[in-house]
Amino acid sequence: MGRTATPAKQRTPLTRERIADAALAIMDAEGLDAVSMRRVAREVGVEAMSLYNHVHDKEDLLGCVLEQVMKEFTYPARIEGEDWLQQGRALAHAWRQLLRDHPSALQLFAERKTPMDSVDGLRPMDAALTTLRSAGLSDSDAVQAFHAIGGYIFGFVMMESGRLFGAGEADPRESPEIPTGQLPSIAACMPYLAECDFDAQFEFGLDLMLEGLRTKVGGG
Amino acid sequence: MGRTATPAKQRTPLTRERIADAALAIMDAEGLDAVSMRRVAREVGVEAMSLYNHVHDKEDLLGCVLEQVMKEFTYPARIEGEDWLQQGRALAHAWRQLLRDHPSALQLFAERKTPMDSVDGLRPMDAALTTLRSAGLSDSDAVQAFHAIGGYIFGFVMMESGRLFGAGEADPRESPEIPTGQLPSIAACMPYLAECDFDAQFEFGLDLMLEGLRTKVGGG
DNA sequence: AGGATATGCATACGGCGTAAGTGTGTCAAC
DNA sequence: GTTGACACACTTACGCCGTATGCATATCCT
Repeated sequence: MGRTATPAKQRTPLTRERIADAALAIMDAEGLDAVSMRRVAREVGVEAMSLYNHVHDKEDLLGCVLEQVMKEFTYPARIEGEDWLQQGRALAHAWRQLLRDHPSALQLFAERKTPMDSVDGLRPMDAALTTLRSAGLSDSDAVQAFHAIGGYIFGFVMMESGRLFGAGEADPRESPEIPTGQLPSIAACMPYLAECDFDAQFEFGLDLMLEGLRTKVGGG
Repeated sequence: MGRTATPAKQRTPLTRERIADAALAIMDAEGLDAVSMRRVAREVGVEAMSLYNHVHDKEDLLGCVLEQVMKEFTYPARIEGEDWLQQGRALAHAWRQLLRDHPSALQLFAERKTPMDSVDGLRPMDAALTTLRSAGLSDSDAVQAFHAIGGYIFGFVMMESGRLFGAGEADPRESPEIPTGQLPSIAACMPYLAECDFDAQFEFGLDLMLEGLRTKVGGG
């Protein structure tokens, strides 16, 4: 036990966190499909099977990645005299930003079967509920509002990331693949589908939600 | 060549649609992960590579599956004297129902990179836009509302299917895995998170959207 | 010093998507 | 009827994947 002073690590012991960081980097850079045990192992300079000393299986690893993502959630500064409506808006923007910073996170959410069980992973959800309750909503209403607004945020980002419908086309003339003949409304709306301002649209829907919530709840 | 009267098919020629149906059946029964070229081939009584005579690759096959799902969209009956608000609600329910009938469809949406380009696949989207425009919304507003409400529907179903947060737990005492100590609001709301009535909550959020839309648009 | 434990490595299995090449059943024209 | 073309199904093979199993080594406790 003597010279355990400098003993520490030449091997740099390889932690869950180091693994999760590497996996997250791969996911952000090359997409979720590129995240394989072998690939992550290579990234941390190790053989694939060595990862299993730290994560139970791939599902577990992806859980760590998601947790890592959630840790990045940046809580909006609570401004003096700000009402809960502004707080809610800020929180919603923070969520959207997080999901856009990690475009594969949505796919990750969609693929996972186990929901989430770590403190770090759940803290942003707790923050949202806290804000809603501070607005005067009952616990039951807070949950309701959380599902409504949370659902909206996730769905909207899914939509704007182009995964739901081809709204991201640069220009109608460049996407003539779509047979507008039998789809009159799509044809008519095509210019707006093509060039829409997602920032404004996100705000639009969010307002619908928040304003509706305010009248329903009678807060101010 | 003579008796080509009854010649038709002993081989039953294997079409895109037969393949798509088989794949969809597998997906519904065993999840998206179970849908592999080999598995689908086995289902239609053929070798894996034979599928490539009908679909370009797996992405193409999954596109067919999604198209097949969209074909099942049941357009709500247009009731005499019904206002667009009721129509919109009915349409939203039809969407939610479709997504719940095929629980893996969301994952499929999330995984696909190419948006969708078939008439059948886009028709439900066209129906939604048509209803919104018939409510008096401008084409631009219709797109905006579509993104807002459509996003909400997808996100909410994602939420209720338990993929986002562990809201589907049967009973708080059976999910003590969640460390409520540092998550006060989650702890407080846990009973409602556990036993919430998703049908009512869907309606709640949908009303927020539709009512907000009505006041914003001045329709009635 | 010596044993326990933690950790990394090598090998192997079955499944995946699909590129490339090999039949074989169907039909048109002769 | 024979022949040639062609569409279609099959076979084989490659390099990925997740991970079970077994072994080697480095570290720590006594």
